[in-house]
Amino acid sequence: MSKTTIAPKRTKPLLLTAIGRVERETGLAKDTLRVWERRYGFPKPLRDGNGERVYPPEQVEKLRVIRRLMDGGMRPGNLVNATLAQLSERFGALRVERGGRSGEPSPLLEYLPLIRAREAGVLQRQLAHDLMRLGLQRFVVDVVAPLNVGVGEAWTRGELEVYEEHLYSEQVQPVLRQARASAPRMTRAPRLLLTTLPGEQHQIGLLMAQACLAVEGAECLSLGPQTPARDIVLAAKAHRVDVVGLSFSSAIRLREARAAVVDLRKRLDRSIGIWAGGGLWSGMKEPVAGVTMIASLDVIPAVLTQWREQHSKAVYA
Amino acid sequence: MSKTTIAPKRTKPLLLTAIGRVERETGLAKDTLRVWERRYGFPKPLRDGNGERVYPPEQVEKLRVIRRLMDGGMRPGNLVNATLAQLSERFGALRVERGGRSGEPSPLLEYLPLIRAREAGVLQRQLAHDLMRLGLQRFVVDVVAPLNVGVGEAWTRGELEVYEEHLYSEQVQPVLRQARASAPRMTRAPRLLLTTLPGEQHQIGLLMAQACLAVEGAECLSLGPQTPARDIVLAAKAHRVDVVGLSFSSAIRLREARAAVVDLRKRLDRSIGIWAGGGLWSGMKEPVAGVTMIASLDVIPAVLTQWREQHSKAVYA
DNA sequence: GGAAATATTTGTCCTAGACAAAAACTTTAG
DNA sequence: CTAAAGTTTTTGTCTAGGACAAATATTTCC
Repeated sequence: MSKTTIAPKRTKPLLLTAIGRVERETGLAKDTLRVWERRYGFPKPLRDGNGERVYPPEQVEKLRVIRRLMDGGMRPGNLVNATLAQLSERFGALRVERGGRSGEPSPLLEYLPLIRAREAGVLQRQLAHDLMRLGLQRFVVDVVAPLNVGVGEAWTRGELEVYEEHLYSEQVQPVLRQARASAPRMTRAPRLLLTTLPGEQHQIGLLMAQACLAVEGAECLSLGPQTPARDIVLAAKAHRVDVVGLSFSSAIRLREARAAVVDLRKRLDRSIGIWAGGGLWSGMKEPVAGVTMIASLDVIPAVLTQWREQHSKAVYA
Repeated sequence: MSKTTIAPKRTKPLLLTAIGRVERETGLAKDTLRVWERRYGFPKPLRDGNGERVYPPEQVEKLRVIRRLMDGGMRPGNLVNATLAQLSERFGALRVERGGRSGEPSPLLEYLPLIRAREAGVLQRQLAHDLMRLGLQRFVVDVVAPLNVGVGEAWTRGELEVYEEHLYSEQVQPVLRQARASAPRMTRAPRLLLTTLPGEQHQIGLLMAQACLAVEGAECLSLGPQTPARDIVLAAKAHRVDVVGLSFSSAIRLREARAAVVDLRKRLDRSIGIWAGGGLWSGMKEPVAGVTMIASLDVIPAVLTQWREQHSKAVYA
């Protein structure tokens, strides 16, 4: 029978989280959690009857925030021993660092509160209205493009949650789809397969990229995050795409990401392009041969133009 | 300087895979890989200069197949020491076990080869053709519904790859969407948020469910796999859904899945339903309070009907 | 045949040490 | 004052074998 007749279970109603679950909820590996505990003294989980770590919710929440800040380029050493309040301030630091761009374009100020207030209906109506008012061309250039960049940055600063990004993306896409359907397509646009490699959990980059690309008339097919290289290769062939687009947050180790991309480039038919995007590549020096690096959403239109040029050349040649 | 001047790197061109990468590619935890090696003698990775495990591609492939069979309910002990050829036979065993249903409905025989041949164009035309020929009602009942079930089962038997499911889903959805747009909506259908919990990587269940639900006119919003409970709660509120749909393959431990669902039920507003589907629940005895268990795709229509009844009641009450 | 008791299989967790890649900092040279 | 080169610190991932409880299979008993 069990060792303790009166089980110590009733004290708290299942609010404690085992290490495996914490790993999945925060994206921090078990090894990392243990080594932080050893080195920094945080997190400091309780222990259950079997001596196994059990994390109270505050610590999980703090871990989540830390993870978020690390996605913005910060390192854990300075973060783990700060209070939650201090951590919030750090988001501000991020804002100052990155927000150095000259005068914010207007649409962000107008739309961001709508997204944050989760006003899906109002948001969509506003978008549709601006589309009518400005016409497709100017709507895309003046509203959607800066909005994409702005939303991406807002997420980095901790001002938006993942689900809010989803909300935004869900509202923008149908507006664009409809607008595009009514306008005749001018130029050939590539067909893209979008996904992330295993280990990269962040979909936000994908959503943003998809919105940007839709603006430009490219056809996107998203497999969701974490597709193994093998499946990417198979899917790219099956769906007959022109380009495989991969998103990388800063959360992954640069070296490993490089290796993975190089590996994929080897396995994938040369006629299929690879576009690797995301914050990870901004500091990148030597590019990978045969792979287009996209350091920021801003440059997507340029990359597309380039693709069109090269591709039309190939057709006529 | 490095220990070996002439590095042993050139022998094979980067085809070897470190344990972390194998974990991500196969979905088998590092601990599991190590303990299998200790117990069963497989996998038996090579070692690099630092004594770290390096897996040759054949072993990774075999691990992938084993994982796949385990999703079908088999246990690793008997699988690890079989050859790849023998493992293939096991898929046949799975077929016999599960395929006990009486006479296969016809559409599967017709469509499956198309899916396997990756004939996206032909597939879509065939679907559109059958839609015209049969009308929406019969098309859904006679073609799409059995096809969904059949495709799901085919995957379990190892006859389809994940990307082929994606291909199928991509072709079916627009046909249905278009058909539905032209027909006036008869009854109120729920708005669903579809995802899997962290740890459950398999999207296939989601894709299948989405196709089934689309047939019935339900509005689906998929967040992709592995959404933390916290984000599910937030997203459900933000998108104002009626029901959160979760998919579970057999790959997860039943107990943990139960706990996770119970936890989610606690955190989520009671007015929002939870539907938990997937092979995991088929053997389930005691249901979770406040959660609808969906053991098979077949029953989705019934569940929807039930939802409609209950919901209309609630409105009039 | 079915329920209860026993046995086997299996995944996850534990500890604590090691090491290499990346980042930050310091020095040197132009 | 900038840029390259060298040094130190930070950080994540890997290693080993032992332990244990949950899940599943097998036997025993009625």
